Amino acid sequence: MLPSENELAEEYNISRVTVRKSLSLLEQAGYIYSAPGKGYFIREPVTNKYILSFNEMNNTNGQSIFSKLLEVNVIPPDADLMNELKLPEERYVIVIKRLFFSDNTVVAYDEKYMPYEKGLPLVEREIKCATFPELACKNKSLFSIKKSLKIRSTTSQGNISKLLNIEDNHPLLEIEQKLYTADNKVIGWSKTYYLSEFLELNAYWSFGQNSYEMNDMSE
Amino acid sequence: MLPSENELAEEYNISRVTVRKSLSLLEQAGYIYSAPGKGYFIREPVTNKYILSFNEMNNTNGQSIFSKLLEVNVIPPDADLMNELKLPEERYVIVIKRLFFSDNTVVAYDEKYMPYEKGLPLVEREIKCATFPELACKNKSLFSIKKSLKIRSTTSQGNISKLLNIEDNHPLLEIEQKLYTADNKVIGWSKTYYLSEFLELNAYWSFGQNSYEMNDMSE
DNA sequence: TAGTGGTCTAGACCACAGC
DNA sequence: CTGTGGTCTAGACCACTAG
Repeated sequence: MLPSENELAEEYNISRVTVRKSLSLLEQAGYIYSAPGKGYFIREPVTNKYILSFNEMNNTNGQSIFSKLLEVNVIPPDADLMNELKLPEERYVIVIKRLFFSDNTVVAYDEKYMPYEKGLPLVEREIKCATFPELACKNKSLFSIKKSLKIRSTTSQGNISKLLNIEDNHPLLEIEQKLYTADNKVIGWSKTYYLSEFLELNAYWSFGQNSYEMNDMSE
Repeated sequence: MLPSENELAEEYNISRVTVRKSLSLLEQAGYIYSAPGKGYFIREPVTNKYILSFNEMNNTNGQSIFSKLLEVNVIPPDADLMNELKLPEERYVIVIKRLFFSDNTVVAYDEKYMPYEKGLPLVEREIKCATFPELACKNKSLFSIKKSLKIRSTTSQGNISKLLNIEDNHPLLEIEQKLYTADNKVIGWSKTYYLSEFLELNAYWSFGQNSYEMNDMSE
């Protein structure tokens, strides 16, 4: 679909290396892709992938969040928890329950679960300020983990209403986080419930800053 | 912080071009960055940017959504709309209101606004199946637009409850979309309200597939 | 001034598509 | 078999940084 590297090099009187450099820039930006042995082809824009900003300990405006520990425990997991953490056997699990504050008002409630391992931090002041990856990765490199989010809308009921000091049926943004090692072992699971008026997530898409790489590239 | 290109080339007995290729791979993956005239430095992991999947006309499971037009109109904008669309003067605005169905049940309500331009589609069957960028970009290239999302949790009230055929106080995922041209002119604004049980957004983060590029790279 | 990364050249060999 | 992209080499010159 595009002229070959050699043709381009000849047409513009530049070396093939330079042509390749230019094409690779276009490829990185998502405009084209190469098929070895065939040639270069243009790529249709991907319109369903966005860059999402999210930081557990910062809201969208960048204000810091302070946390108050409600509970830290080591418990035997129930069936549900064993399933979420994909525990092969019945291993102990660390529970951390926290409230998040911004400007001295409650803005979120947070529950985290991690398979118990020696060396994981259980010291209050460490837990208070650490982000989820830091908590679960005491011995591992931050470079080697993966993380997934699920984002839902829900409403406050019963216990959560009380903890967040709001009426029932108040809208909440529920963010479920899962941490994985490089070999897909679950090392952490958490749910955070944000007051809807406190957290609004932002995402954006624009070409050339896109995540075209992670698409099946059917021709 | 890292050995220079020449040092690496000598150490491994490979050409400098090959060293540069390797380093550029690490740079693309977000592990290092280069400072011209100085050298290469390692980059701290960015943990607050995710890849979000979202498609107005598909839910997270990939099921297609069918839409039913409630209203298509050309109206003079009110103050709020002029502000959102950043209209310099009082230009007419296209309104499209739709209901989304999946498996014959209502799953979302959608409102879209676009500054009126000649050539924009106002034909029912075109509107029904088109995505937002397609609607607003009749004359422009999909390559040249930008798009931002805001994601909130809210609850159904009054009119929206009726349209969605649910009780008041039902949790909804509200997604606000804005479309821009390359020079930041607003060409579309929309709000979609999804039943919370229908839409759950997914995002993920893993190193090397990350969006490190779009960070201020303070040293 | 010496060293760094950024850019470019003119070759070479390979695995792979497609005829 | 020829042409494609993928990989690699051994040079060259430039702009920039830092002592």
